[in-house]
Amino acid sequence: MNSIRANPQAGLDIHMLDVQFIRDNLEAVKANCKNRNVTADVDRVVALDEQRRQILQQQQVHQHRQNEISKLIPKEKDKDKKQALIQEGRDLREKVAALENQVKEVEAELKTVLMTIPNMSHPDAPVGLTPADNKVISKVGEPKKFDFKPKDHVALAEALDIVDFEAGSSVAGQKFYFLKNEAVLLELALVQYAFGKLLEKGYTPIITPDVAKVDVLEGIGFMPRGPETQIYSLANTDLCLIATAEITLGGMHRDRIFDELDLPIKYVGMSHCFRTEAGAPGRDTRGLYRVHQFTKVEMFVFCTPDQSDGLHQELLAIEESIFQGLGLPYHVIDTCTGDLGGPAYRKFDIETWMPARGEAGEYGEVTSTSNCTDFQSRRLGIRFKSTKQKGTRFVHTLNGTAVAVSRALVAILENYQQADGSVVIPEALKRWVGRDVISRKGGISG
RNA sequence: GGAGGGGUGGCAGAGCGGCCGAUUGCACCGGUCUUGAAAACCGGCAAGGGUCACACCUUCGAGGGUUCGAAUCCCUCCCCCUCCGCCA
Repeated sequence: MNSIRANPQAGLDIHMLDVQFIRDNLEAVKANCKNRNVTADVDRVVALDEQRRQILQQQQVHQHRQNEISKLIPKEKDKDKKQALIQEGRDLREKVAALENQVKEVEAELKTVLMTIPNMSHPDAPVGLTPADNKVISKVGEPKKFDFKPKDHVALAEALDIVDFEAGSSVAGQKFYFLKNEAVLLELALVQYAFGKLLEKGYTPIITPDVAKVDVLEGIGFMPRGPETQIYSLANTDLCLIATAEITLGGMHRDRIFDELDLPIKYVGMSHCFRTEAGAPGRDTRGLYRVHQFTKVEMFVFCTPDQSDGLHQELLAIEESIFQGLGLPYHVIDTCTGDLGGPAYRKFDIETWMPARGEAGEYGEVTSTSNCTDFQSRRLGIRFKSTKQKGTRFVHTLNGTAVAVSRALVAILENYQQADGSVVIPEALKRWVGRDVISRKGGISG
């Protein structure tokens, strides 16, 4: 078909969900949009694709003739005939150019519509439209009973002088903060702890850039240009601050063709994460739970289609082992279709108990792991080649939080607090923090 | 920041207006030979679209231009390398 455009290298590829797949599974795609609470004009995709193919076909006919002519010309001895051929070639050039413009227009619209269509959903993902339909699939540990009224992490942190929210908002604005004293050590400890766990599992450690180009963001499934974007853009560049290392880790191998034998490729990467939190006004306004910047250790996997379900379970198991190691009670949620977000085929969240959240404690999200199947790889042009099969196929990508530091801090401070306002350091982190307890008098040098 | 040199198939590396989607080497796959292996020899081997299969179309960093025709010429941008300067 195509000219120029469907080449993944060109960065213009229009596959979000595979158009062919949409054509072949029209009803399923529509049903999926409904389940996901997404309004998308799926029929329009088919219509536009039809148009596009037609134009392309016409264009091909002309191109074919063009190629013929340019081969004939050097052989043609007769002057008049030669002139005639050259003239025909000129005409064809214009026709092809005109058709190409049409294709561009159609494809631009197609891409816009395609962008709104979410990934398909795992057959076992609970169907439902709101977070209320999320399903708790396992629960580990019991919420701790306190014989005093537990304070929230903000009160604890301020009294212990380990987080400075006021300075944060003064320097950078609301929802920014300074970590101080033991909170700094805790962040470093959490990072060390997470990397340690993942290294044991054979993941390759990475520290990624904290910025990425717009088309990488879009490839991963973020929409930096949207009105409700979560993404900070850097003025006068095509760069954005990343919202997660998923973006940079996923983008790391764009336009790459792997050998099947090299898969799966497993990374554990650290980055800072920046989120505007647009569309979440008034929610979780206090403290570290919802902030504009935090540090996160993220897992990311490239694999073959038949590996992805298994690896999704692996990522979840690792996340669980991390939070078990921290001694925090949690449950696991199988996210319902309506709450999946665009790229995910299935998503599990870990929510740990946060004793001071809500009225009398609530579970709060601390990790999230998604199987994005080929949704991201298709946009980023990440394929693999197998010796058994001709051609290439798109890899599957998965991501999962190892530790999102700010939220882990919330959980640790609130769960490990004592009646006197001091906080015990989780056993697993003591070797890096270098002390057992954070107490009010415990200055950093103490 | 200054001065040069480059970006071609998995890698290396030719080509510098039509005979080039691309010489060749390595790697890889299949075969012959061998008890087996190595070597040697023969054959295959970029991707995407399209087709039952062919045909056919597109792609030589990206975008634009010149031309009947561009990997090859012109413009813009990106990336990489070398030398000098500066710096955590």
